[in-house]
Amino acid sequence: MAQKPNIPKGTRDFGPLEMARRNYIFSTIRSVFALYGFQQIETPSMELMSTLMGKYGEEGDKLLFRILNSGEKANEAPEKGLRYDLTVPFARYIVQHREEIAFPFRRYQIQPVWRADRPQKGRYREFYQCDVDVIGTDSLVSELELIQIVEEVYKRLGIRVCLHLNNRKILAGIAEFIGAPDKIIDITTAIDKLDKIGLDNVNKELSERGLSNDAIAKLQPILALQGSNDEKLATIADLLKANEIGSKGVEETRTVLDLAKDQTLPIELDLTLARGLNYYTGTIFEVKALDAQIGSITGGGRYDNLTGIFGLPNVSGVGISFGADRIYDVLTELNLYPASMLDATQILFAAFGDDELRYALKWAKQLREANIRVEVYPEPAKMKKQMSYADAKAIPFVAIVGGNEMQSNTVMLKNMTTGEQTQVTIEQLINKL
RNA sequence: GUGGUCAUAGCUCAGUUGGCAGAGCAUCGGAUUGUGGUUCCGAGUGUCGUGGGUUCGAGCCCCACUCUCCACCCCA
Repeated sequence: MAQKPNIPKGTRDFGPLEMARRNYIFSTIRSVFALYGFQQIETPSMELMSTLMGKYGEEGDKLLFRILNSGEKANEAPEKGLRYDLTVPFARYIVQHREEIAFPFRRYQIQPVWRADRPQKGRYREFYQCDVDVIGTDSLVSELELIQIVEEVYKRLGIRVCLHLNNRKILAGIAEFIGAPDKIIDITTAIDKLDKIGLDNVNKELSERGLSNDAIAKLQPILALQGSNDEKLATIADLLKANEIGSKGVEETRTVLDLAKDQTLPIELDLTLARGLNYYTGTIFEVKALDAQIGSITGGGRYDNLTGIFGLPNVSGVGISFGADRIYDVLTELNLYPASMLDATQILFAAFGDDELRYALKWAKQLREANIRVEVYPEPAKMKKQMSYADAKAIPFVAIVGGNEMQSNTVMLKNMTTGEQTQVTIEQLINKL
């Protein structure tokens, strides 16, 4: 008895329609990346555990897929694991290949990543990221370019988005300001939930995480910040003016906003934006679709010392990652796919007999040389069956070949939309298509 | 990792207090031997997620596992 086929939890098959749509997303993103001079690389699906561990925080380590060698037991520390994102393997790549790279290095990378998370909507165990990073410069022009890329990609895809911007140095400054510099991770993950769970619950969580009432009280004016980006920035600048790192963050953010002032993309300074990944040190951003509720569809930030752990200190980088699978879900939900995406067959040859089939194959060859997408029905089946096939695949034209057509060196061209048909020569056919 | 939820034909789903396994769509054949999408007629389809238990009898009740979806956690 055949076993019932299935695939592992949190993974998916992609059929022809899904692949056409996914390729549309990938090629849109790829072509924008190329406009800014980014070049593609790939890295292996698996990395050494020593490369992966400790880079994503405690939670991240738990979500790593481990690869066991044969005979290895699950409780032993495995040598290899599947990559969790593309940024850490990229940092490893940089350090390993530093002699071959001209800095600042601009690379993009479109590959799947794996997380042993519990799946739910918009959340998979295998999904694609489209990462674009500049490494080897601390110029905030790189931030601007990434913002421009975000704007252009979503303009081309037709998705309305808002970019949320913050800076880890501001968050660090806030932590120092309220007298709890060592609690920065606790503070950021708690305030990140502000719009989700509300102010009271955030304060409660901060308290549970060990912040003093005094510290929580000092945080309130920051949580309550309202107004335009400039107003928020002015307020936070004033609060943190005596704080060195906070003021640096404010200054960086001011510069980024100023550089980006001509962009049409809505940019919102969001001091509650934290982002979990521990390696960010400066600008952080996250992009949300305005017309769909699926969480963030793009995110990233600046990391000053990611390569340091691999032995190459003082190399600053900044990058973002487009979540292709979530973009797919947004495009599907909003029905934003262009009609011409499929590279569908333009014409099907339907033959009545074996001689007609050979005749059709000759015609098909010539049409393909004229760059027309052609299918020949591979057997002289009943006309009804051949027509049904064309219909099911939404092929717009059928060329019917019978004895009469062969004698006159023509085919009967049927327009499947209007139903009209005319007898045409090959020149006429090529012109029509 | 915690809590909940779901699983029946290729797909979407009905299925009575526990008593022969159902519908629509899709597929296939025919009405129509040179014409699809519309119409009419006919046909096939199931380890009822998997394994155990209760019962004379289980799609239905009980237990375990797997998968789906959802909320946490976290994240693209």
